[in-house]
Amino acid sequence: MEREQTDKRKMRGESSKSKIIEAGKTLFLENGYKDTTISMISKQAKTGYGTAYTHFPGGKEEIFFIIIDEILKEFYQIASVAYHVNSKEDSLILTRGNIEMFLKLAIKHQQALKVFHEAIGVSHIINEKWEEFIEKFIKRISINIQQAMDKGLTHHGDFDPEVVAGVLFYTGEKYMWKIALNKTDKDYRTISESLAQMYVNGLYK
Amino acid sequence: MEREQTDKRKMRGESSKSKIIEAGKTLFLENGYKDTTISMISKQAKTGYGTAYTHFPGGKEEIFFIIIDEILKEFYQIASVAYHVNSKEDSLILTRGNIEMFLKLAIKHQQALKVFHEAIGVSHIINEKWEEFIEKFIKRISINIQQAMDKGLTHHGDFDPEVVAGVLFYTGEKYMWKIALNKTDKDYRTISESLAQMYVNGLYK
DNA sequence: AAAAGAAATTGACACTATATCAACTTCTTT
DNA sequence: AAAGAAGTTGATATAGTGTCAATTTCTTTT
Repeated sequence: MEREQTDKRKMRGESSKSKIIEAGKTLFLENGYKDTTISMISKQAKTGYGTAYTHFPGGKEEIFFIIIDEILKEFYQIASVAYHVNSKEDSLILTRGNIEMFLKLAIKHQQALKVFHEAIGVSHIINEKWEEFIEKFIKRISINIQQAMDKGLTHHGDFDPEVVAGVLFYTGEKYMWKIALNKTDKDYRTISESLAQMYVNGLYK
Repeated sequence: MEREQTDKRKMRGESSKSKIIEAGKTLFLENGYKDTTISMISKQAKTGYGTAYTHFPGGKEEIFFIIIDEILKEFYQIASVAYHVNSKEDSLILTRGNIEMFLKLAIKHQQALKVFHEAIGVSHIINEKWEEFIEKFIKRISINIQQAMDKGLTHHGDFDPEVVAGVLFYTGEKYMWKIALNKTDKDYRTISESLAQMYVNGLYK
């Protein structure tokens, strides 16, 4: 029969599921990735140990995956805005603005990113998720580079658009992690300014 | 008494130690970091399980640390060569050359770097070792940037030398890992050329 | 050269975490 | 109300780490 809304078993299942996710959110932020165990999550969620595995067969990885996904969506929005560049000056303003947005998000989600960083090192699946994310960004930047090249705005020479995009993204990424891990005391504006200038002067003539 | 050369106990100890390191070298390369266990190493080295811990109290981390240290020494040599830059053209040649050396080493030690990358994600101590390595490089590059700025060779604007150095190093680092992990099919020359041009055009006027 | 002591080896053990599963409870359908 | 499906549960198998008391091997002391 079709009574999706009122099937008590399904509802109980959903309830357990979200209790586990909520417990995960709390505990991962508190203790990091490695030091949070299924046993701790189950306890905090007040569900049995095995319940975590029936809802999340991938165990810890899968639970964390779902939690971090929410945060990554915010970052994706930066990459999803299309824009066109008509001059070097345009590019400087846009590039600097994008880096600033990116680093501001890093500050906002510092704690979560710290745990994410740990998880990337440990879990293959989480690592892949981040790689996909990077690829999307690199592709996005590469398009703009190609446009600038087509318009004759760039230096002459043998530029590989992906490597050029890498200069911007990978440096920005590294500073994102530095912010998350509290490994820099530089202001996000200092970083954005220097990086944007290097990128724009590097590419545009 | 002072007979360091002929103390049989010490010699036996040294022998065990190097048998364990040798076994580690083989097994880490074969199976990666996580999937190599102390138990496997001890077996291959034909020593008892506990022996590994008497010689390397830090366990797997310490064993791997010693193994990777040898390889890192080769990389350090690139950073240890001092040079002075007098023009943009100079800089392009030197920068490109250094990136090429760096990436060639990555190709040479591809397999070991792959395992190293895994270990960095898992082990705090190994990670710190890599961070120290990075810092040394960044400092080295920053000195040259400062020199170029003092000589009035660079663009005007608010450059943070460390961020500028980061543009060069972090992008290079990322491609080093890509090579190690077989995640790029770009030629090392393509990468060096594009990155060197971006860096030099970005910084020098 | 025998006894005492120091160095190195060893595998059993305690510990911790993961993933699985058979028994169980709760709810739905026949 | 019987059958069956969905979800829960903790005991269990498994696998790795790090520790330690017992043991062997070699050196120093008496």
